[in-house]
Amino acid sequence: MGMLTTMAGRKQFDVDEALRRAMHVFWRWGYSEASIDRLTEGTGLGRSSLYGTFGDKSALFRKSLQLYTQTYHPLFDQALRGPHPSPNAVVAAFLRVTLNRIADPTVPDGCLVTVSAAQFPALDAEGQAMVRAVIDGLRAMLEQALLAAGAGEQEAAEWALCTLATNKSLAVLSRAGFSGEDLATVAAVAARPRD
Amino acid sequence: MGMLTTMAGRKQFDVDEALRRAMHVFWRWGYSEASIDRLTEGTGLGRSSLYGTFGDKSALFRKSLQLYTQTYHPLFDQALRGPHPSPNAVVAAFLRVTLNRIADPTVPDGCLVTVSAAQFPALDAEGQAMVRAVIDGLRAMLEQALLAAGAGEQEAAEWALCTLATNKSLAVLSRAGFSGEDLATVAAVAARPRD
DNA sequence: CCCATCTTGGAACGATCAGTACAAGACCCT
DNA sequence: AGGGTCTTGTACTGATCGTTCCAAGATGGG
Repeated sequence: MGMLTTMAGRKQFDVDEALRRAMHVFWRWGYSEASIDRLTEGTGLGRSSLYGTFGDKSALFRKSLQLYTQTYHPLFDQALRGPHPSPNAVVAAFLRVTLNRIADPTVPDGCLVTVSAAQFPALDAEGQAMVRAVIDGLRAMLEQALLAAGAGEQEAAEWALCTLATNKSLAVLSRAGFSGEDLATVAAVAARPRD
Repeated sequence: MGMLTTMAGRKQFDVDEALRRAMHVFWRWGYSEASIDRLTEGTGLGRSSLYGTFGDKSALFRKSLQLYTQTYHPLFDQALRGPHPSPNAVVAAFLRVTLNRIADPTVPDGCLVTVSAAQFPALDAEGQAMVRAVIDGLRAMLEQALLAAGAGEQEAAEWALCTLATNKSLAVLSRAGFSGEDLATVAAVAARPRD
């Protein structure tokens, strides 16, 4: 009884690709400046299709952020998986992924999470919670990888936090127009042995 | 003939204080979300007074950014002036000013420059140039102080960049709701001796 | 073939956006 | 006292905001 109908799928577009493009709009412009007009233009969808498929702007943002983590967390995960000879190697591998993403010319400057975090008051409660959750998730991934690489408990916590901080700073500096060379320097120094 | 009249100053408000409040609105909300309504509410001024005194929104933003540097650059300058026994002490002193500003409850989270940098595409050309100039200015101040504290040329350049990066990361993490303790940890690790 | 379902473009909604016009009132100078 | 200048609140502009509505077209099942 219709329950197993083939969903009558006659959408004129690829949902995943449209979401990917919407993600790029939020990424480039930030939540406030990502108007529905920019989103329709960026995705190629009409307003009806956009709303009908993804819901309102807040929901679309959350789905974009989810796609962002689905896209990049595996890369971070692979880089962190190791095995790494030292905690410094973990930091270096993590930041290498960040630098690669920033160097990707097919993608906006900075990082969707950082741009959203900087615009925190512009997000509704659900958006804020999700951004915060993504950041906390990255922090936990880092901490675990650092522990696995032989770092002490406190060291792991500290370095995870600082590596996360470096990640955020790379995004901001990238947005402000700093050169890839400068960004690489920041990453290299952050991954340098200390203590 | 009026040329030397006393300017007939009967403004109903303190221009400096109004600008300070406008700066806080941009600081808290970012350029996009700092609507004229929020600015009038935040300053207590009517639209006419706001436009008559400061010009349009872009000009008001630039004047707010100028006030920001006039307010905080002296603090950075004093902290950097030293004399410092080592480059690490320079970094520590600089970040202490940043932490103090973030800990100030009378002021929004993060940092106006960082929030603006993250929103770069939302700014017009003049705003972008000014943000970039402020950042470059801070970087130069840091580099000079590091040189004065005995750092080599390359070291000074590297550490200036990385300290600037830490400054930006503290602002982003603060905006995302990280605790003052976490921020202090980031600053402490950044100021730790290395190499 | 026909009806139910889904999708789509486009028009329209009220709200808010940045910015302006204007008249009324307050002040200074002569 | 009176005229010119400055300031201020209010109302208004056209544009854009996010969102909804609706009719027309496309599709698949019975």
